[in-house]
Amino acid sequence: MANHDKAKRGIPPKEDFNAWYPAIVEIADLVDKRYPIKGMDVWRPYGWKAMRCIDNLTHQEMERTDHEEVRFPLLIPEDLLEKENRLVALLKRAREEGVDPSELRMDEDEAGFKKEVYWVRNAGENDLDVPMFLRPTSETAMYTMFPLWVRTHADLPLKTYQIVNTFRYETKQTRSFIRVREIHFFEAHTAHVDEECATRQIEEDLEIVSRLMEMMKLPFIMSKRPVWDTFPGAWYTIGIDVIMPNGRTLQVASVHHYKDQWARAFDLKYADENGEHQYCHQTTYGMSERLLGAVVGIHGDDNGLIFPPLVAPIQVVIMPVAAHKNPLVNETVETVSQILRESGFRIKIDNRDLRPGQKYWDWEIKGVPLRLEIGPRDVENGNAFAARRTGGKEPIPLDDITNQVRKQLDIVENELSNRSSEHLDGCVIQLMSLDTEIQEGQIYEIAFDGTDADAEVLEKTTGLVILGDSITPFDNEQPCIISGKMTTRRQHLARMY
RNA sequence: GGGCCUGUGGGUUAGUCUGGUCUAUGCUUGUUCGUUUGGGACGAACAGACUCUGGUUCAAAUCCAGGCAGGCCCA
Repeated sequence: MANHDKAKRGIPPKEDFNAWYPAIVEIADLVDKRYPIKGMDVWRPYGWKAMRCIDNLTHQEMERTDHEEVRFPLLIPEDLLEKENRLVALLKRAREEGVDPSELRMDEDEAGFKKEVYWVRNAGENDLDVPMFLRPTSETAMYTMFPLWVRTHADLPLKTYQIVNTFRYETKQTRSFIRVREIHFFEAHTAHVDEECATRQIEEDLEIVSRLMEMMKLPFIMSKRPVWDTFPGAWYTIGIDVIMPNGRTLQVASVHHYKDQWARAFDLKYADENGEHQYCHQTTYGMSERLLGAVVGIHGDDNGLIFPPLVAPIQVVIMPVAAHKNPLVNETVETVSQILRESGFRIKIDNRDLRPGQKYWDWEIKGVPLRLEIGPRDVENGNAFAARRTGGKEPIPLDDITNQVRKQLDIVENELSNRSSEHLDGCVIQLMSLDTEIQEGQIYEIAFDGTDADAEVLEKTTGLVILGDSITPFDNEQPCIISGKMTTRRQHLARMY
C-alpha cells in the first residue's frame, strides 16, 4: 500500500495546515477533543505539561519584573458589570463626539463581552437575585478590589498577575488552543501614579513578550491596533501576532494602556505626596494557551511536533537499545539520566518493551528535541548516539554528557530560530499599490497614513485586515498607499485567526 | 450573523438512497500468551459500537421531527 506509512501515523502533510493542525494535537497526546462540549478540550498529561512549561517561563518573567501573583474568583456578580458598561458607553460617546463622524466605521460591535459570557442564574433550587457570570477576563473583578488595596502613592505601582481559566461563549468554529470556550489565560494588571509610569509598564510588557517569543522561537509582529480594534475601555491596545505557517496571523498576546479611564469608573484613587486624591493609571497584559497553539503550528513538521527545548515537556528521551545483550546498557542509561536530571534537564527513559522503530516514531510525533540512544556498541565506545528532532545524528562522549547535551539542544534551538525567521521573511512582503494581486498566505507591509474610512476601503479591496501601526516604523518616509502622503507609519495587512 | 453537511466499538470504516438478509463488515488499537528486539516484527486467543428523545411501522443503524455534539463554506 503506497500510503501505508502515512496512514499508520495518521498525520496529514503539514502543507495542508487546516488538516494537519487538528490531527496533530490529538495524535501527539496534547488534548482529547471527545469531551462533549464544543470548544472545551480535555488537556492530556503531555499537553498540560507543555502548557505548564510555557507558564513557567511566564512566571519567571513576572518574578523578574516584580509582579505578584494573585487569584481572583471565577464568578462575578452581574451588577459589577454595570460600571464597566457605563464606562464603555461613555468612551463611545466621547469618541463619537470627538472625531469626525465620516471617519468613524459604522460596523463597530456593541462593546463588552455581555453576549459572550456564560451565566449562572441558579443555585441549587433557587433563582439568584443577582445572577453571576464566569469571567471572560478579570478587569471587573480586580478593579472592584483594587480601590480597597490602594490608599496612597506608597502603594503604587501595584503589579499583579494571575494564570486562570476564563470563559467565552464562542459561536464561531472552535480550534484547539486557538479558539476555545474555556481559555487558559494569563493576565497582568497594574496600577500606577500617572500616565507616564503606566507607559513605562507598557514598555516593560513589550520587552517581556519579546523575550518569551524569543524563547519559544516564534515569528511575530507587534502593532498598535486601530481605534476600532482597541479593547473596550482602553486608550490604546498593542497586539502581538504570530505568523502561522499558512500565513494567517494569530494574536497571542495583547497589552492595553487604560490611562485613568477604568480608574474613574471604579473610583480607584490614591493620595499623592500633597495629600490630594488622584486617579490611578492602569495597564493590562494578556496571553493565553494560544502560545502553545503557535508553538505547535510554527515548529511542527510532517512527522509531528517539534518543541523548542525551553518549553519541551521532555527535552531528552533516553533509549536503551538491545539491552538484553549487555547489562551495562541499562546501567549506563540510569547513570546518564541521573546526571542529566541533576543538571536540570527534563528527561524520559523509554524502556518500554517495543520495537525500537516504534519508539522512535512516538517521540518524533511528540516533538522531543533530542533523543539519546545507548546500546552495547555505544557503551563499549563510551558514547551515546544523539539524534536531533530537527535533523542530524552523531555520537557524543558520555564522560562529558551534560555539556554535550546542552550543545545538542542549542543546535536545535538555533535551527528552529533560523526556520522561524526564514518563515517571517518569506511571509511578509511589500505592497506598493492596490493594483497588485493579493496572494493567499502572504502578509503585506504597507505605508499607510489614512483615515478610518480609507482603512475600510483598504480592507475591503484586499479582503485582508489591518493589524495596526507596527511598533517599529519605517526609517525613511514613504508614500502612503492610499493618499500618497509621505509617512513613516508601517502597517500590515493579513488574514487573522 | 447566513447557508450546507455529518454522528456506527478507543480510533477508523462497511451497511443508510431502496426498512427485514445486521444478535452489524474490514482495518487498527487494547489485554493475555509465545517467538522477537540497532528505524514501524509475527502468530494465537479474548475484549469492544448503531449520538439522544419521540414518532411512523408487523419490523428502524436505515424513514420523519426535535435535542445535543461535531465539521465545512460565506459575511
